[in-house]
Amino acid sequence: MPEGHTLHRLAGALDAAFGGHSPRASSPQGRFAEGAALLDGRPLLRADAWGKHLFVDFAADLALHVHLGLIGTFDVATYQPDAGPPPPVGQVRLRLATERHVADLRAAMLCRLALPEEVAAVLATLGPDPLRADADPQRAWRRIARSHRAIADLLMDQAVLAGVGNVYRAEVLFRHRVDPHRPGCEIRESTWRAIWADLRALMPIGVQLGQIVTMADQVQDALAGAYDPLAVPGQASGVSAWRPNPKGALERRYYVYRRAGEPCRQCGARVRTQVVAGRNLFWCGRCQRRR
DNA sequence: CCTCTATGGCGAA
DNA sequence: TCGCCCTAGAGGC
Repeated sequence: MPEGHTLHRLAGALDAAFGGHSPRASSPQGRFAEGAALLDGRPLLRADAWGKHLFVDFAADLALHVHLGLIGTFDVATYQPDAGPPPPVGQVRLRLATERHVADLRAAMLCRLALPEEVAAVLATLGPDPLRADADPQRAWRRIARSHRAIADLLMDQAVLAGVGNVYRAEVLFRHRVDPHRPGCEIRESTWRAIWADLRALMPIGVQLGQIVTMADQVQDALAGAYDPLAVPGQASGVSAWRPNPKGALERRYYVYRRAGEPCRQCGARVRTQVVAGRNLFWCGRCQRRR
């Protein structure tokens, strides 16, 4: 779930549900009891995402800093006030709740309170985020162009580019026919510009639909509005919009990601895989050469 | 029911 | 390099 699109979608959800309110905060699991006590009843100003980091700004310069890691979840739900809030399920480290909405954080890699200077220190470590309007792709390009590291490594490095993870990395390299092992210094600037523009187009679709979409036909359908992000059965409209699409509503289909050994959809060659820095890389050795 | 894997990244060893 | 966070979905039996 959690590449940059998940965090931006989550920020929008938290904003819609709690922005301008003063939610109760608690730690049913207990591990964040102290932090929850400090947030309890405090006005929540806004939620925002930078790459894979989530920041929820509360009154008096206190921010909640969350990083979901690989298995973390932060569910936001609407409930009927007369029914009462749903009981926490599993290891809920933090619960935010109003009379209408409840958000449960589980299994996050990081959950802490941060002062403005601490937030700034985190942001200073991040490269440009394609999901942020003011992002400067040249900052990433300067690092890529002078690096001998493989482009597949560089795209995953949050200090180079913030928000891209293992799926977008593999898929965007395939979409541009770039050999993932090619050193950054051998990537043409025009290729980088095309990759950046592509991420700028693809990632907002992920935010809107709560699902990574990279295949041309699905991208086209998504841009045409064929998939309604509000069409979630059993959920009220409005702030429920961030919830993932129901299973099967949008087929999960990729060019190369997790398709090791299967035929390339473009040329039929076997999709290859290799563990690089502890992560599984996928690519087509025939389609993705040179460049 | 069970086991396995994962869209991340930190800190200990 | 490994454990961890301890979720969530897929697949086997």
